[in-house]
Amino acid sequence: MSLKQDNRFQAIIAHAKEYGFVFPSSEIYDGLSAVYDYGPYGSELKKNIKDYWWKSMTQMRENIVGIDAAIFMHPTTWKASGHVDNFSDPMIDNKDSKKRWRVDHLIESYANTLKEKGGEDEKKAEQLLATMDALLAKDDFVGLKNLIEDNKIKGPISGTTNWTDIRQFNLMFSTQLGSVAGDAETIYLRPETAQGIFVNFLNVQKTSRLKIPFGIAQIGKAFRNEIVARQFIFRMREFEQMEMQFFIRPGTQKEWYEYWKEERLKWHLSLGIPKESYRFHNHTKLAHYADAALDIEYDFPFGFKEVEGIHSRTDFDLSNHQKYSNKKLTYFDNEINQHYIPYVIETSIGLDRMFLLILSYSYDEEVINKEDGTKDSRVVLHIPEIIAPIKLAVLPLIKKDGLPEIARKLIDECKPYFRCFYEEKDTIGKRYRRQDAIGTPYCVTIDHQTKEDNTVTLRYRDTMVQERININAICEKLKERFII
RNA sequence: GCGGAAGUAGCUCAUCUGGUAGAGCAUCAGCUUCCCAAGCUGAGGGUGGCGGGUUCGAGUCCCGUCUUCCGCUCCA
Repeated sequence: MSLKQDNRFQAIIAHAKEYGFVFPSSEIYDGLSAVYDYGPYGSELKKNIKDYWWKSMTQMRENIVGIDAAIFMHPTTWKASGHVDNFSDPMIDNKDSKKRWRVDHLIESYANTLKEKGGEDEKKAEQLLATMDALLAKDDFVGLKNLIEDNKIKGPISGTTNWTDIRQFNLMFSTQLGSVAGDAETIYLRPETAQGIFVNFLNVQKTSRLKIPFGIAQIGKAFRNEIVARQFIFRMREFEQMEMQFFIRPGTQKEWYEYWKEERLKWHLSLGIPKESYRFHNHTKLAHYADAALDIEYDFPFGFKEVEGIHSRTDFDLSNHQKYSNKKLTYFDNEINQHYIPYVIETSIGLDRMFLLILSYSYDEEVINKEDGTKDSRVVLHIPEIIAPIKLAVLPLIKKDGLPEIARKLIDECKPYFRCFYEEKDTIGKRYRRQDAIGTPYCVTIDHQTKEDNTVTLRYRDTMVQERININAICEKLKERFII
């Protein structure tokens, strides 16, 4: 990361706090690590991003419907999804290299080196793995550590056997359901929203009378106990996902995967963000549920990073839920006269990451050449106007002579359609700058001439160009532009 | 989680080797009546991240802790 990019990221974080977009959570108590709150303009922007996504995925498509599932789910859900088995791994740290390893990976790689030697060592390796599996099944961490020490397994980096104790890291947050301590059942805060869709698959399909291919969309919070959560709102422990699971006939997953890959990129580009800022990253190492997966990456100030994932999830989730629940989760396809468990293509975008993407894209420190030859500067957020927190600021040039009254009247006319802002304090230039800093795309200034001929100045955020137009045309002209 | 750095007003920072905390900007009120920040007057705002220790006395020295940033690690 270059110094310049680093500074830019710091500036964006500071700007987000100063102008009421994002605050550290519980800040008066020193904050809570990797948890953030959205302020007045932030919550407005976040809501607009949600609406923009929701409309494009549901309202604009006949075959996708939405749901809003609970964060708490039956504990067996997470056994079926693979989260319990795959994401609660015992880990061990090498004190010299300061590197952390998954215990099973460490022992397996040692066993592999033994196997390559052949002969006696090959047998020893198999025995080692068998012992390891037995210990893992019992969660016997002391036994596992002894196993590592007895075999003198070395850290691949340091080459030493100076190990910490083995500790369990679980990605899922747990809590107790039921107020009576003894009867309480451990349940988890969902680590992804997808499972709420899968367990409701038949409910939704039947009540909405949907035919494959169809999709179910959902926006909601998910929780992951990341070992290291950092980079502002990019990786948080509590975050919000916008995802859609698209149910298809088995065997058609390749074409639908390609379809959604392109559709989702189009959505990003529709906000006016340049194509060069995006790239696809194909996964070579696939997750336990996927047969193909890619990330849509954005060029953040700290490099290209994932903002959205497209995953071909096969029938992994529905099959497993069928297995664990003993409920049939098949679909009858009239066209081919067959029952089957549908395959799934998932599109999953991090709402908070999208928010950060918009800030990163929008934030700009401009130098302006003034008419008198001197230089000036401004900080401006070029937020795509359709998702801007405030759409229009109405500013009386001075706060008397009846100008405020005219301004209020214009706001009353516009506010049913889009968010407006009124301000009469400070010089007009200063007020323009404040609106630039929160990304307001349009400002209208009421002056004395307004009283004579009903015209006002309409000022554009990005170009700073001003034009004189009739006050009665403002609302009509703008409201069309802000329909999400 | 490990290592490094930092934490003083909303923001940016100052306070020489320990001696009762200061500026600019911002905010608010008033004046000015202005079409692209930085005009005038006044006001509010800090138990120096938090806790403990050393000292007659700690923002300043020591320990702990929390948070943030950087590097490593993790990221279905």
